[in-house]
Amino acid sequence: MTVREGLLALLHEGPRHGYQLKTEFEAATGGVWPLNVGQVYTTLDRLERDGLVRITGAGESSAQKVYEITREGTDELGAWWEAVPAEDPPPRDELMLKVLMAIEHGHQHGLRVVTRQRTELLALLQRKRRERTAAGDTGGLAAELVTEALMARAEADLRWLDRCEAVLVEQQSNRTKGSK
Amino acid sequence: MTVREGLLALLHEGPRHGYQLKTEFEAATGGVWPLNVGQVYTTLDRLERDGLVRITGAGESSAQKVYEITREGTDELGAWWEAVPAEDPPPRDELMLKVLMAIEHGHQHGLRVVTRQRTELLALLQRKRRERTAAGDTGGLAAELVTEALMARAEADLRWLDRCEAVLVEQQSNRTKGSK
DNA sequence: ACGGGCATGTAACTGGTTACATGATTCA
DNA sequence: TGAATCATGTAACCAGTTACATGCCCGT
Repeated sequence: MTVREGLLALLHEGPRHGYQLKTEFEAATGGVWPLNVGQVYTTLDRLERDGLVRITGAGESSAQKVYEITREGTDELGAWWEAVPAEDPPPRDELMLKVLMAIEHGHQHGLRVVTRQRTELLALLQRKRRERTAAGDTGGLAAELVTEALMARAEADLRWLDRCEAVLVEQQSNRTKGSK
Repeated sequence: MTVREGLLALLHEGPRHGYQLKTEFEAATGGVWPLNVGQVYTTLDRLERDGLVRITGAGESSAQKVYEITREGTDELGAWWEAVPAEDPPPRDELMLKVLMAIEHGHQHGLRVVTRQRTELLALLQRKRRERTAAGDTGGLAAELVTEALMARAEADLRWLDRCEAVLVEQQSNRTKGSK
């Protein structure tokens, strides 16, 4: 999802102005995508340039531009909803990449990177668990779903890290055997 | 992980030239990061500009520049290994973002996006399972670990999608009740 | 001789990020 | 009055992506 697509989706609900879009975008993404306001305006410029949104000159109080989605915008948005985002190549993930690199090219750092990553994930899991039992509704639906996604992911990643560690220790024992 | 960091890690194993780095980078990332060769060279330029690598003028056959990591390069690489990549804000994920947006702002598209995403993930899972039982070793360690990471993720994501669907149908029933 | 893979590069573009400048409105 | 928030914008930068141009070397 690009900012562009996100803004289109929001504008599909009705005319909005830039600042409003910023806050709604952040709410909609459950806080995982904090957005610099400036970017909203530049993106809106591009959208306007491409004819996907237009400014409704609806006699405004002051310097407040209101944008609405055009027919073409709706079409592009529709196409985006329909599209299935082709996992080829698969989405890159920082954790995965770094651990991969550490295992085969990290030398003495390999194990440390893995265990540190695990500690981090465990901490995150605990934090989220506490958050969820304590809060309940704070932050809205999106934020709640994000928390759940993050937790599910973290658990999967933890299992994977265990696997990686196993590979690492096997690697080391092989190296020791090989050098005897 | 940036290309920059990846290249540093590879160069830490010893001097390399650009083309070689490309292939090794792709192998190291288990194929999840296909790299345009050009980018290797531009990145090497920047690394050289920043003094993290240097060209070993070691009397070469022809137009083949060989790069080696410098002291500063090793330092930066070390710092990267030590760093724990601060999940704040959490890594953005296309699947998560799109589903989130679809649920709250997708109108009639919401359910379709979720189910389509699930079909896609199930297909991926099956494909990977087949790959793994059939292949065994093809593609190297990195590729194997990537497959496992992808499968673990996919399973987690599937569970999350179920949760999302539940939210969606609840949402709809509420809307129906509300409009009676 | 020529086609394919090895090898090096450049130019242009895209999307995201930061930092900054400006002014209006609101409310304590 | 003065600070916070709302609101709009610009400039510069960074990293990644694509497309392209060039030439060498090796095997058929």
